[in-house]
Amino acid sequence: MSAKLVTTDKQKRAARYAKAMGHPVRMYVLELLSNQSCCYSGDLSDDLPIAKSTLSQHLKELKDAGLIQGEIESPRIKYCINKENWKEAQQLFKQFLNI
Amino acid sequence: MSAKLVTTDKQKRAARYAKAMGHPVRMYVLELLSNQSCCYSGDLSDDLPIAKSTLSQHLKELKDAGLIQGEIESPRIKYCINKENWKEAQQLFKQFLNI
DNA sequence: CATGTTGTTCGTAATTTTACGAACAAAGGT
DNA sequence: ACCTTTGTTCGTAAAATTACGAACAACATG
Repeated sequence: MSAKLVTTDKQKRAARYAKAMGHPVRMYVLELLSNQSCCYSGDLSDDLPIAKSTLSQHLKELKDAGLIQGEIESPRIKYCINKENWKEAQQLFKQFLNI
Repeated sequence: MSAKLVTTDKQKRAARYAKAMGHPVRMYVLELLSNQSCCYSGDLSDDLPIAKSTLSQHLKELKDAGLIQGEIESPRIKYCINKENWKEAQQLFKQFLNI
C-alpha cells in the first residue's frame, strides 16, 4: 500500500491555464492579445460567429483563469493579456514541454 | 456587417491539446511520460488518489487527443508519449506562447 | 432627459466532464 | 480448469461547459 501522491501545485496551475486555453475561441482571443497589445470585445464579437453573451462567457473564463484582464474605457472594455500570469503560463508550459 | 471569421485549424488543434492537458491528473501523467520513456497504468493507479476506472477515463482522453499511446504487454499496458503528436503540440504551444 | 451603444447577467437547454463501484474481458500462473 | 492480475467498460450521478436570446446596467451623445 503506497502513499497516494497528489498532483503538484505546478501541475494544477498549468492544468488551470491549459483548461482556459482548451477552446478554439479562447485560443483565438489569446493569440490575438498576445500579438497585439489590446482589443475591444466588440471587435471580437464582429469577427467571431457566436452570440456576444457566449463571447462574454469565454472572456470571463479567461479572466477567471488570470490570462487576460479588462479595463473600462467607456462605453467599451479594453482587454489585454495579464502579463504577469501570461509569463507564468509561458514558464510552466516551457518547463512542461521541455522547450 | 463584417464576415465572421472562423478559428484557424492551428487554434483548434492547440485547443484540443490544451483541453486534454486541462486536468491535474492528466498533466501529471503527461509530465511523467515526457520525462521517462514509459509507464504502466498500475504504477499511476498506485500513486494517484482516484479510482482506476477514473484513471482509465483520463488515459483514454489523452489517447483520444493523441498525446499518448498504449501498448499491450500482458497482463499490463505500457503507456508512452505519442512522439509525433507531442512534437506537434510542442510546436503549436511554442508558437502560441512565443517561446 | 431620451436614445443608442456596449457588454454583462439571467434563464434555459443540451452536452460533456468527472467520479465512483460493479461487472467484465484478457491473459498468465498454478 | 481455476484463480489472480490488470485494465476497460457499464451504469449512474453530480457538476461543469457551451450556447442562445432576452433582459439589464452603465455610460455617452443628441
